[in-house]
Order: sequence, then C-alpha cells, then structure tokens
Amino acid sequence: MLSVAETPSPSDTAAWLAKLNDAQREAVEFGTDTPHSPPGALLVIAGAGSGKTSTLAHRVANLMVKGADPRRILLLTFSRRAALEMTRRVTRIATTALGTRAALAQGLTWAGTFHSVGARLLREYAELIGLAPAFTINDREDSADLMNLVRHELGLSAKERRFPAKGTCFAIYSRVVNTGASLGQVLDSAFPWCREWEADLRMLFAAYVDAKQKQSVLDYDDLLLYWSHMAAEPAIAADLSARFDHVLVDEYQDTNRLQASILLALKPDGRGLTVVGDDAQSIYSFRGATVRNILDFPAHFDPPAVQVTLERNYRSTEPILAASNAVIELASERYTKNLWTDKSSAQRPRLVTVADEADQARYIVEQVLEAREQGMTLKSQAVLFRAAHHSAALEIELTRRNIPFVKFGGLKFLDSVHVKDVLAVLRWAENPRDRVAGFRVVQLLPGVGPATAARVLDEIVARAGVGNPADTAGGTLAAFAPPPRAQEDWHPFVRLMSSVYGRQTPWPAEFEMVRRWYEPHLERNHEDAAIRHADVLQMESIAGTYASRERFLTELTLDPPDATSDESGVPLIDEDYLILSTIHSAKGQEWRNVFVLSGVDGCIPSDLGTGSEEEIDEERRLLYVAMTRAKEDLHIVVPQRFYVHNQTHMGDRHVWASRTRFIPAHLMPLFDAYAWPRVPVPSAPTAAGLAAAAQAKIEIGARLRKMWD
DNA sequence: GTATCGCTCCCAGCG
DNA sequence: GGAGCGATAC
Repeated sequence: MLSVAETPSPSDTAAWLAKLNDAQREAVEFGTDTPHSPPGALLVIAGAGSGKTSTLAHRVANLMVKGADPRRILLLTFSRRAALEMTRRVTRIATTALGTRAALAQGLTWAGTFHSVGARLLREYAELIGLAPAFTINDREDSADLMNLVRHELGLSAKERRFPAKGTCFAIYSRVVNTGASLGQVLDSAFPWCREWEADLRMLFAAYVDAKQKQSVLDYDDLLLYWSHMAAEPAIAADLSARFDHVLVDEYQDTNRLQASILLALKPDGRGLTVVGDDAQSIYSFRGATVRNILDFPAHFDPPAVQVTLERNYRSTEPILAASNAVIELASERYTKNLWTDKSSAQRPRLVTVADEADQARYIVEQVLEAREQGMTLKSQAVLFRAAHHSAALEIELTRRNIPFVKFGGLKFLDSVHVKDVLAVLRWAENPRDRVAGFRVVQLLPGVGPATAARVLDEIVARAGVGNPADTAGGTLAAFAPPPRAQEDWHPFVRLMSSVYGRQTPWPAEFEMVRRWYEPHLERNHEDAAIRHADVLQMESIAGTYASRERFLTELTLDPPDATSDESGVPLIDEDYLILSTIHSAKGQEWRNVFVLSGVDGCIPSDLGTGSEEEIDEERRLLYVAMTRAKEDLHIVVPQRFYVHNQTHMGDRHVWASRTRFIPAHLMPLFDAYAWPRVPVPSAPTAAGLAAAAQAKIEIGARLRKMWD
C-alpha cells in the first residue's frame, strides 16, 4: 500500500523505514527514542487509503526495535479481523527490522478489540472486584431476552399502553451506558416515542443490572463498564496502567465516551498513548460512538497531543478521489483535509441508471464477469450496500448464474435458533446461574414451557445457596419431578447436564455429546433440520479449535463468524468468490472494482436515518467510506424503481426512487453517467438524451408489464 | 400449563 | 418477511 517516498531518506534512517513518506515517518518515530519513558499523546489523522494500518504496524515494530517490551504494548482495534491483520504485519515488519531478535514480535499478545481485552482483564481481576471468574457473556440477543424476563417479572408487559419491546429497551439501556448521557437525554435525542416510560424504564434497568449480577452474566457494555470502573479504582488503577507502557488505538473515530474514559484512566497524562482515526469515516454513532473523541483528543492533555495528518492516498485513482472528496465536502460539519494522489486515470466513477433491482443485479453480474475476463479475480471485486437485505435480488441472480460469493454483515450464524440452542446448553453448563440460557435449554424438552422452566431454575439457585451451583445443579435436576409429558426425555437430559456440569467429558468431546443429545430435538422442531444440522456440525469443527469450553464461548460471543455464503459454510480459502458486504463491514478494506448498490434516497441515506442533520451527515460519511474502498473502478448503481415488499393487499406495487441526495446535480461532471442497458440512439446522442431515451423505454416496458400484474 | 395458530407490528448498521 | 404476541385448543 505504501509507495516509495519522493524524497530520499536521511542516511541515519533504517532501510525498513525508508518506504514511508514524511508524515508517516513522523507518526512512526514520534517519541520512540525513549520507549521506556514515552512523551505525551499522539493523534494520527489518517485519511482513507493513506497507509494507516501500515503506519500503525510500523510504529509498533519501531517501538519494539527501540527496546519496548512487546508484552507491555496494548493494541486496541475495531474488530478481531483488524487485530489479526495488525499482528501479522507487525510480525512481518519486525522480522525484517529486528533480525535475530525477531522472536520478540511473538510477544505482542495484547492485541484485540476493547471488548475482548476487557473480558480478558476482567477474568484476571475478577476476584478483586467481586465478579465470578466464570462469568459468561451475553450477546445482544441474550441481553434482550434477559431484559424481557425482567420486564415480565416487573409486570411491565401487561401495561394497557404498549411498553417498548425488549430490543428497544435494551438499545436505550445500552445507549445510556455507552454515551454517559442521562436516561432523559437519551430518550429525548434518540427515542422520543418512549419518553412517557422514563420512570418504568429506570426501574427496569435497575432490575436488569441486579439480575445480571445475581446470575454472573455480563453483556457487551459491561465489559467496558466494569473495565472503566476498575481502571478508576485507585487500588487497581495503578497496577492496571503500569502493565502497559504503550497503548495504541485504531479507528478512534468510532469509539464512544466509555471507551475514551478507559483510555484516560489507563494513561491519564497521555504518555505512551497513540490514537489513529479519520473523522470523515465515523459511521458508528448508532452505538454511541462520538466523533468528539477524536476532535477533542489533543486538548485532553497538557501539553496537548501532537497531531500528524496523513493525506496522501495510495489506494484510489484521482477521479475516484475527486468524486469522494466532493461528496464529503458537502457535509455540514467538516474538519479535515482533502486527500490527494498521483494515480491518474481516464476513467471517472460511473453512475449507472438501471430500471429496477433485477436490472441492477444483471448489470453487476455482467460487469463482474467482464472484469474477470480481463483478469480481475472475483475476490478483488466487491459489492457494497447500506443494509444487509439490499443484496437479496443480487444474491438470487448470483446463485442462478453460479457465481460464488461470500457476504459480510447482516444476519449472523449465531442468530439462528439452533445455534443459539446448542450454545445455551454450553453457557448454562459453564454458568448454571445464567437464567436466559437455562430457560431456553429446559424448554427444548417437549411438555416443558415457561412455568416449569422457571421452577427448575428457581430450585437450582435455591439449592445452591451461596455455594457453587455447578456442584448441586445436576442433583437438583435429578430430583425434580418433571411434568408427565416430559417424563421420557427427562432422564437423558439429566444425564447430559450432570456430565457437563461436572466436566466429566473433556473439551471438545463434550460438544459432540451435547450435539448428539440435541439432534432429536432439532429434528422434532424444525422442518429444515438437515440444513440446520450442517450448521451445528460446522460449529463442532470450530469448537475443536479452542482449548476449552470457556474460551470457545467467550471467543464466539465476542467474535462471531461474520460471513455467510450461498451454501452453508464459507468457501475454501483458495477458491475465488465475489465479496458482498455491508458498508459498515467494509471498513478498512479495499478492492480494485467496487459496486455501490442502490445509490438512491431511502437506501443511502437510509430512510430510517434522515431525522436530523447529524444522522444525514453520518449517512453521507457512509457513502464516502463506500466510495473510498475502490482502487481502480467504482460503480454507483441507481435503480429507478423498487418493488415494495411490505405492502397491504391492494397497495401500490412499486415506488419510484431518485438518485441519492449526496450526489447533487452539480457533482455530476465528476461522474460518468449513463443508463444501462445502453440504448442505441441515432445521430450523436448526448448523455442526457441517452438517459431520457432509456428512461422512456423502461417506463413503457414497465407499463405494458403492469397491465397484466 | 403447554402447543399452536393467526394476527400485528416493525423493520439497519455491530462488538 | 419474520418475530412476538394474544387467543384458542389439547
């Protein structure tokens, strides 16, 4: 990604740094001469494609070269994928730079997401802060389920006016935690239709927190919240912050206030702290991220953090960059730079008008195959979209044409019922107090519903008292009198649970045992048991790669497989396949050929995200992120007509869409605009004439078809 | 108390 | 188009 710097490097600079440009080198070398007594904080503003990952990796490697202990470097990334990539690159660079000391690079063990590092630290310090070390972690769905249990117990579900749904309750709670704002503020700004429930919500959240603590379960937010409180506790704070000489954070524009507070607690004076990000690519405010973190970062410290800006782009051609810059320039608030590049090209980004989603799919397939004919692998091409379901029509067309693809983002493996069932057994085994898991598992038995399940769980907790419920839960189940209809299934169930509570079968054989127990229930409950069974088997092979049940559960919750494909399972690594991805999941990546799906108002911006100026600006940044993923060729496809799926019997069958508002008419000269399929027009057609002709043809065709709808 | 059916509501992005 | 809910049947 880096190209050779235009000025020769000074003679005292090591050869492995010579490839960096001046700004990159400044970021890499800042303060590294005194790695054991680092100077103040460093902020690197890194534009799209400016060699950010490489710069950060070089900085880490450089710290190690100058004598920093890799075991005392904390590297926080946005995703596990990014952490792996970073570790890989640091190792490679360090191997070049360190020569015989290259093995040092293996010591970089503290690289991960805020959540995974938090989970690891919390297990270490659990006893000190009154947390059961065997705590289990609820994903978003589990958390919402627990919120729901509590909601029912408090009688909030029986209000005459409908109380917010479980997911909404959890979203409100999560936002309060992550933004540090008050409940009232959050309701006003993001959930105004729930305003009337403030008092009930407050009560619900208190009970939810209480339930989590009694059950020794943490949700995602708790991983940050406990960490933040732990870091603020004087007795632990000193120990915690002394563990790490250097803390480096990637994608800082997408951190929230809670995460910022953790960093400040770890490095109050900013010494040894490096954050990297780009405010133009901030796209996660829906989960509490605030661009203020990066904007206000320098002023947090005295003296203020040193700022380095990387604005040379090594990724995209000049026309792609010009169009991207123009799009982001229209933001109402804008803080940074224009990117520049010396990669020239005659090809402007394309703005392609097609009739409808079916034509959009056909256009993409045609273009993808044509590019492949010319030697561009499928893997170096990607289709990006705002929401996971936007790619439905395309997926059908790709399957029909036998084009393999892998889709990132959207519905997760872990969201399916059968996967959650199996995981619930394991989570309940790990932590018998986990009520959501237990509730789910017991009800798998035919004849057992919520009432029986609640009684079973109550008895397990009562019998265990303050002791370890894993010791007594098996006995409690054995002694329990099941309802008559569940009689037959009860014994195998007790045998299974006693075995897993007592850890009688080593991991991963235990998984197989659980799977075998689950199979008949799977077949009984699901028509499509065969497909689901394949998922469970796939999970079993993943389970085999983890050292223990606890590791498996933690890792799977914090880093679920993020890709799905047409067939179950991800294609083999050496196969070629097209990339489909939500724009959010495309963060940090790049492809030679990029298609942006449905560049229309209602999709980008999403019709759900046009409430306020801030929301619209975030949607604009999303388009900017999508556009700047492209290296050589960029297609923004604009279908003119959408079928409405969610309609009443006699409802209108389609809507007309217009080009995204983020590309207004005066930006059109930056694009190569045309309609597809191309329509032959006699005598020197103008682009506008072509488009109009195509439009007319489309409209007439549509009307003729509609006669028979 | 549990299972099932049909109706209604609501719909993104993610660790 | 799917999840979640209430009403109804076992």
